[in-house]
Amino acid sequence: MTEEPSKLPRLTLARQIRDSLVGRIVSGQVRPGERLVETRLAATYGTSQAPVREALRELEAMRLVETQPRRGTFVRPFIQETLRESYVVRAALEESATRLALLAGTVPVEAMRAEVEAMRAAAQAGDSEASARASVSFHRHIVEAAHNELLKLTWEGLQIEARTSVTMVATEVDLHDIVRDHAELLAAIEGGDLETACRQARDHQWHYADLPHDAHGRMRDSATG
Amino acid sequence: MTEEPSKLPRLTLARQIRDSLVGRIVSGQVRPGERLVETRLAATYGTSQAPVREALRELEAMRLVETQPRRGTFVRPFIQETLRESYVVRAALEESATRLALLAGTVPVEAMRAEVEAMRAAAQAGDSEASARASVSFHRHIVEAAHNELLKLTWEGLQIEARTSVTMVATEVDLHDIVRDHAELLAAIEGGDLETACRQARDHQWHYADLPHDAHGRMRDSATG
DNA sequence: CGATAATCAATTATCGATAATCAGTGAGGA
DNA sequence: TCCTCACTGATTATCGATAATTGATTATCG
Repeated sequence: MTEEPSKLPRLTLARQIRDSLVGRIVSGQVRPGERLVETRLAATYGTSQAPVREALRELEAMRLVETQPRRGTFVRPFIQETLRESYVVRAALEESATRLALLAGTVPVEAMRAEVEAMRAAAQAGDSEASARASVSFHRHIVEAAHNELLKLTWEGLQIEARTSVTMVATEVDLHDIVRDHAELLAAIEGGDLETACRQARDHQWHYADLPHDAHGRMRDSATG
Repeated sequence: MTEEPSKLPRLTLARQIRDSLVGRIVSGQVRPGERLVETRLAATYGTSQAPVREALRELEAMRLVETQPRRGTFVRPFIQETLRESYVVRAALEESATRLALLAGTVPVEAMRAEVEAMRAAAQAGDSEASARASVSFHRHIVEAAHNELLKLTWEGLQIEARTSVTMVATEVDLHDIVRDHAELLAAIEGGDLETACRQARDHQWHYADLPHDAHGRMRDSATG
C-alpha cells in the first residue's frame, strides 16, 4: 500500500527526520564514520533535540548508525557491505517464505502478476522508482503469504524501503531485465515444483547482491513550523 | 527505581529502565497486550518521560513491544506462536549460513564437534540447560562461519524469542536425541554435499517447530540477565 | 621534559512544562 | 433512534533549559 498524500496524518517529526537521515546515509551524503551531533541536527531541521534523538534511536535499530552512550552516534562504516549482505539474508527469508507459501497454497498469484505488470509499465516509462516499489510489493506478497509473523517482521526489518520513504534502486540495470527476472520467478512459483521455486527465489536475491545501488525518495528538509 | 548506593550511574537511565522492563515483560509481570504508559512508567521509576520513551523505543527494536504513533505502546502478545515461528526463521538463516560457510570452506568442524561432545556430556548428566547452551553454541558456529555480519545480527536477534516465551526446552525431548540430531547435522556438513547439508540444516530446525512445547511462558527468574 | 591535575568547551542525558492528538461522552438535530 | 460534533480527560510528541559527562587543553609540579 502506498501512502495517501491527501490526508497525511502528518507523520511524527521524528519519523520525518529519520527518513531524511536514512536517505542521507544510504546515499552517502553523510560519510561512514561521521558523527551525527544531536544539537546540530536539531538546528538543521529546526526542531528540538528530542525528535532527533528518537530518530537516531531508530537508525540504530536499522543498524545504520551506532551509538556509544554519552559519546555520540556515528554512521556505521560498511553500510554498502551491509546493504549487500542484506540481500543474502533476504534471500534466506524469501526462500523459506516461498516454501511455506507453496506448501500452504497461499501464494497470491494474481496480485503478484499485477506487480509484474506494474514493473513492466514502469520499465516502459523508465521510472526506476516505480519499478523498485513494485518489486518490493511483489516480494512482500510472498513473505506475507507465508503467514509467519516473525518472518515478516524480520524481513521488514531488513527492508529499508519497507520502513522509510527511501527507495534503493539498483543502478546500471535494465528495467526490462527486472521485469523478466520477476516474471521468471513467478513462473517458477506457479510451476509447482517446490525446490525449483525456492532455489529461484534465492538466486533472484543473490543476483542483485553485487550490483551498485542508489538512494532515492523525498526527504523533506526542515519542518514547516 | 531504587537508588543504588554506588554513586556511579554506570548506565544511562534509559538503559536501566529498558533492562527493568525487559525483565518485567519476559517474566510475565506485565501481561501481553498490556499498555505501557510513558507518564505512568516515569512516575514509577521516578524519572522524567524522556528516558522512559527511549527505553520503549529500544524495546520496540527488540520486538518486545509495538508502538502505534500517537496511540501508545503495548506489550507484544507473543503467544506460543512466536516461538514456533522463530524456528522457521532460524531454519532459513541457518540454511543460508550453512551454504555460505560451505562455499567459503570456513566451517569450524572441530569446534562444532566439541559442542556435540558437550551435549553428549550434558545428556548423560541430565543437564538440559547445558545441553541447550551447547546447542546454541553449535549453531552459532555455523552462523558465524558464514561471515555475514547482518546474518549473524539477525540470527542473534531471534534468541530473544527463544528466551522469552518459553523455557526453550521442548518437553518430552530426550537429550540423547538432541545429541544425535546435531551429530547427524554435523556429519552432513562434513559430508561435503552442499544441498544435502543445507536441507539438513533446515530440517533440523523445522523439526523442533513441530514438537510440543511447555507453554507456561515464564522463566524461573529473570534476574542475572 | 614528561606526567598529572585543573579547566574548558562541546555534547549528551535528563528534566519539567506545553502543544497536539486520541478515546470516550453526552447534547442537539434529522 | 441514530448520527454528528463539540467537549473533556488522558496521553503522546515536542519544546527549551539544565545537569552531567566527555575529550581536549592548559597549567602545575617533580
